[in-house]
Amino acid sequence: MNLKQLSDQLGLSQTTVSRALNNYPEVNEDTRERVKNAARKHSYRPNTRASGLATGKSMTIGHIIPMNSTEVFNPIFGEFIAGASRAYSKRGYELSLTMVQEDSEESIYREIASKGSVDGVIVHAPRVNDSRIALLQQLQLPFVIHGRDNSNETDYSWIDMNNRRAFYQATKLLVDLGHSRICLVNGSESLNFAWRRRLGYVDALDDEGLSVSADLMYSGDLTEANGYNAASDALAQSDAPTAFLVSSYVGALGVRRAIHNAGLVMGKDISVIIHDDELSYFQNDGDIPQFTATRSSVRDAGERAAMMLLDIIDQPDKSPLTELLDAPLTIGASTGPVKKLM
Amino acid sequence: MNLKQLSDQLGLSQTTVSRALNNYPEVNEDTRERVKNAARKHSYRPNTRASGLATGKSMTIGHIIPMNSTEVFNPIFGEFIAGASRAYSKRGYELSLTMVQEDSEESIYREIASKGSVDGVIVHAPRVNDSRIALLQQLQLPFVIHGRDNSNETDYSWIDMNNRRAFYQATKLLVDLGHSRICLVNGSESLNFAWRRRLGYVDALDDEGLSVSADLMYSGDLTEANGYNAASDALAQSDAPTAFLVSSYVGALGVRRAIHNAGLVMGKDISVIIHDDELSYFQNDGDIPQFTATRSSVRDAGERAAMMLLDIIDQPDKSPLTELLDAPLTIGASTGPVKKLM
DNA sequence: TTGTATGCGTTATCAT
DNA sequence: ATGATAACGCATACAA
Repeated sequence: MNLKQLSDQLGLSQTTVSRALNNYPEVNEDTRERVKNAARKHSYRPNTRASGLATGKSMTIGHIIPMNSTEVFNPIFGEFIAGASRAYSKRGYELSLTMVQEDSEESIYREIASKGSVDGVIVHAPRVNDSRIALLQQLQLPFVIHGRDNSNETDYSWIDMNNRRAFYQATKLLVDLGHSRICLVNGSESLNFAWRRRLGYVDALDDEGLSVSADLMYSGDLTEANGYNAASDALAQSDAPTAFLVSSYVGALGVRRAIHNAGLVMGKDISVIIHDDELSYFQNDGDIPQFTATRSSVRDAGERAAMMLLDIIDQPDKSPLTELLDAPLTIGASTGPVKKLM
Repeated sequence: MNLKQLSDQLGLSQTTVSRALNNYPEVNEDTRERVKNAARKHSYRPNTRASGLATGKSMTIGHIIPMNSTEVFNPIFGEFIAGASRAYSKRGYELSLTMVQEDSEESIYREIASKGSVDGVIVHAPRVNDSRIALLQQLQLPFVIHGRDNSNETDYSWIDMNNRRAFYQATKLLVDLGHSRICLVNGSESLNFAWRRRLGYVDALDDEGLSVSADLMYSGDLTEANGYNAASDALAQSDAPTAFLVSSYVGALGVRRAIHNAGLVMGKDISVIIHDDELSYFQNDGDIPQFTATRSSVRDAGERAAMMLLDIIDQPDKSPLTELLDAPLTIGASTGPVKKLM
């Protein structure tokens, strides 16, 4: 059923039917009722492509997910998108998902822009000095970044959590508990969020007068296996760490396994603080959360990012918009004072 | 840059330019070269909505992800989609993602069908007696199901793994190792895959002459927390199980935690077999995998499902297509003979 | 308050 | 081998 058929049946012009359905004020209320009932009855929906062509809008937002060379799909993306899609369904938008190898990203963005299949994009996983920002500005495609660039935070729109502050505070807590050998298990530090977290960690150690040791800093995909390998390696060192700071829950599961394997008890022999993105499959809550953690809901971030982008599309003059989310530190069962004389 | 502008610049008609770009055979090769070069130079891409309107195809596949009432986003979906998107990018399709509350699924499918924004859909997470199959058939929307219905497997297209066989074999292995109290930690059994797995488990116990105890069957979202709770509960029973059969790696991480907490050693005191979907964040491989597992790559399934759907769209007469994937049992470190006299 | 006519950017049909 | 023109289904400027 299309507009012509519907209007023929009603004995009205396509124009009137279109106006009635789109809530134009000049339509007679009785007519509008008739039209809406008929539309409902035949479950008529305007053809997306036709209305898009007529209006110049696609009512679609693109999410471009970078796949790194290790072909790992980060569950964070799924959770973020689950949040974003809430915003889209509220406001009548659709979501177009593209996964892309990092080396062909630029051409994908160019293609998306010239095809006109989306009204805007969400940029995931910004790197340190990310070239996509300049590209998107040049392409005139509205965008919001989940994260920030490191050099420049003012002339584009982003939503980010306060990575540096979170890891500064987490490190400081561990130091206050008496730990001086603190191992950082971080994400890939070519990514901006991980770079910021390391900054917070290093700054805190500096401020507390503790030395920063390259032996105690690991980075890579935050998989369970990598967490395990990093922690196993660290614990085998002659001057092993007494605490871990881990950039994700999933990575921390591997760290926890390594601690168990070494015959140690987490929260007693070894302290662990994680950053908790509040993934729905890995809830770290309850009266006493399993892990002491800095927490920030990535699903919530997704919803906010999406709303921000839709606002920018509606009112381009208001951009750039930015939002910095806090990640408060909550105490769980995985931290305690350092054990002397290990 | 649109077709008119491009053809004006070239001094050709829109028709010829369009034909050249779409590889129509009647175009002079020199002309085609000129056109393609110009298109590349201006990075011209046909407007998606316009070409879609003209051809009647959207070159887009819809993925409708059901969100259950607990608002949990299963990482499996992300991994499956990562596989599917490989197929789409190879064949020039885009992916439209919709997350939907289970109670409003029917209206979403109807809306998608009438809007004509996709050429076909992938159905995720089929339930026992899933009403979506009949609905989609009625709507005439091409579809492939990741999984199957229980009653009828012949008049629609699906790709599934052999859930029943996998869990039958896993159960049998545990029995062969001497276990008789085997606890099943399953996904929500309103979902078809979990229902089939339970069938395999029950059948194997029956065939081995062992009793099936309701106390040893847990089901729910396969989160870490639920795995932990189920296993903790089971281990606290007076006649506690000596083995667990867990429907996912993530759930098994919770089971592993419960085993540790009970002061037991996995693979020695307690045996565990999991189903491993080979999620990229949770690799269970290496010389001796951490878990004994039935394995089947869900990313691979995603790619195959997508290809199957595109084939069906191209050649509707060939449908229905079906594919049953095997999930071989591979031995890891988490299983061993039952300990006597616990 | 409703209707007519035009345009959105392609592809497809029919001509030459 | 190329071009003029219609058609896809809708929204909207202009007319009544």
